[in-house]
Amino acid sequence: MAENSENKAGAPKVRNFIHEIVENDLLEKKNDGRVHTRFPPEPNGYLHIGHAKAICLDFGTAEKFGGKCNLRFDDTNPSKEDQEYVDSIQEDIKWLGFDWEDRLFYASDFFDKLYAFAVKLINEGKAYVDQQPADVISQQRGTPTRPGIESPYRNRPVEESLDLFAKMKAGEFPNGAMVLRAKIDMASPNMHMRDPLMYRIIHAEHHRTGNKWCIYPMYDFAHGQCDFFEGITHSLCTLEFEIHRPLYNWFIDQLADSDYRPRQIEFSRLNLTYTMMSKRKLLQLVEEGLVNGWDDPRMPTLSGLRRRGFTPASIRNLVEKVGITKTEGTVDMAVLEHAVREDLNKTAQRVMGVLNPLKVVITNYPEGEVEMMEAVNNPEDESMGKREVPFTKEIFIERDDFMEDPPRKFFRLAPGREVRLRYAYFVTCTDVVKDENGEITELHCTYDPASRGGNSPDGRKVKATLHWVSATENTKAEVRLYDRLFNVEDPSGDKDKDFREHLNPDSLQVRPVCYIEPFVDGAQPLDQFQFERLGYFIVDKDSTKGKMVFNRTVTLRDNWAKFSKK
RNA sequence: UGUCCUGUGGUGUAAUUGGCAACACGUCUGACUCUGGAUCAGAAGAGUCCAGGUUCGAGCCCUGGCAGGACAACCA
Repeated sequence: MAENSENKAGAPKVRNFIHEIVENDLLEKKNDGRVHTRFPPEPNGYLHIGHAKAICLDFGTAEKFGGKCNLRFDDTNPSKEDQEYVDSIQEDIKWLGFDWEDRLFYASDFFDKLYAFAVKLINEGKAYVDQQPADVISQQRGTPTRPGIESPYRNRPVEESLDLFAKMKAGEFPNGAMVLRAKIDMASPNMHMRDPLMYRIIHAEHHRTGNKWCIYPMYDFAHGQCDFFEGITHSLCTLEFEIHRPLYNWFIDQLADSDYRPRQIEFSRLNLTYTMMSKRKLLQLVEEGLVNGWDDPRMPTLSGLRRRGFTPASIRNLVEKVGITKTEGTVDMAVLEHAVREDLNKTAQRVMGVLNPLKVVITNYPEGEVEMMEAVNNPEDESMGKREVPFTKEIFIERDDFMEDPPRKFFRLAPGREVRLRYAYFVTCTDVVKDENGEITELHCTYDPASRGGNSPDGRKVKATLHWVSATENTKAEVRLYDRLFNVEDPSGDKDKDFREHLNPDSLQVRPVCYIEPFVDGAQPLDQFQFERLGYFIVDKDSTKGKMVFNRTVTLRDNWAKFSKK
């Protein structure tokens, strides 16, 4: 949480340059003191964490100034959009914790109005139907440093454009035969002002309007006007639309009959290390089976992050921490990881689980005995209470917690060494049992009955506390360990290397047989736990009655791992 | 040889009307601890892209450079 808290009740803590602009607009009494924003996704893919930044900003800004925020689907291209995406987007926004109430819109709600506006522009001689092929129009557009040239149809009579536009709408032409263009300035230094396309012909069924239309407005012709129709006061968007702003303003100037104008303000998108936010590339990963769907826990999609165990609070905190600016940068994944740990540390039920089991026989412990040991559910939150963990003669410990020939600074179990089994007993390793290959198959230990609960009455100290699970009283589970999807910080930063070449082959590691204490029996998908000393884990939807599946969200901070790597 | 935007520790941000650069993550110490977690204490690390100028004083103002990004889809 940031320090610069505000005086106003309920206001978000940190201000940014956009909030300053909004504040000034309010001071100047613009738009009758209204603040109205919108989040305008295209339903052509799943939302990712970059969108979360926009969502938090859009809804957050409205909330901060007592305004409203709409959800509007920019569904102007039926060939790429789908109801599946409309549904997932709504689910993800709600999950993040935001609510558009009754203000759900679609660009397609405004198709009639946009058509009427287009006709008006034709009538005023500000738009015309061009019938040149796409490549010719493209060539005539020039380059950023060279002006374009005018289409031979640019000055055709208004009536002719009107007639052709009506015929386009009536379906008399095939895809690509004609387009409607705004008549602005082919020599403009801004490419977007060189008679941009307003409408194109697409004979395709639209997920909402069905077959009513076969001409669809371009995003640039629809977006700004939709903001206008919805009464949006502040249109927040990412940097790449900065150069479109003059065009949006041009259209609105032709449309507006008062002082009201949506004000577009651009900010930089969120980038994270070791992943990428390109919808196109994410779609490619999904379609080529390089990940297991949009909600693969390695994906930066909100559905993937959710399945991985990242909480809404952690994502909102990340967005809060990185701030809103116009500078492009890349946020270290470690910031997100820190944010989840911070959240989960306070809320996650603790439990013991062994992912890489090594059997330990406690030779002086009675055969067949089951003792229930009392364990704390969350040391950060006493109200979460306590539970009992079954202890038996044979248990599993983590293979990494034993070394036959330990280096300095390795505090865990070793031959002859005594350690604590968490919430149970002190045990001392007496024997190392190996198979014919020299692999350690089990350990023999003795326990000190006086140390029950985890402390010795003689005040004897041990250097390490190990987690453990009874070899007989446990729940078997599959655990999926995840690592970064890519092994370079910027997988799409390489000009001459495809981003897929940077995929981390070890990003998913499946441990089919792990042992978890019985407490987790009956846990449902999305239930979260801390496996003590290992990390945070979440129940996956692949779990069945017979077999639980856990995903590792993140490891705990691990100083030993850091040290031993050196 | 255009237009627009951006340039502050490793990373992301902050710095009221110009006043000796702050916070978070990360890194490194140490304390404490029945999680090598958490917590607590502390450290290192930038003189603000460069060069001039205005000023008692500039990250903030002016001038000129340099660097990076965006824009040439009938995508959004």
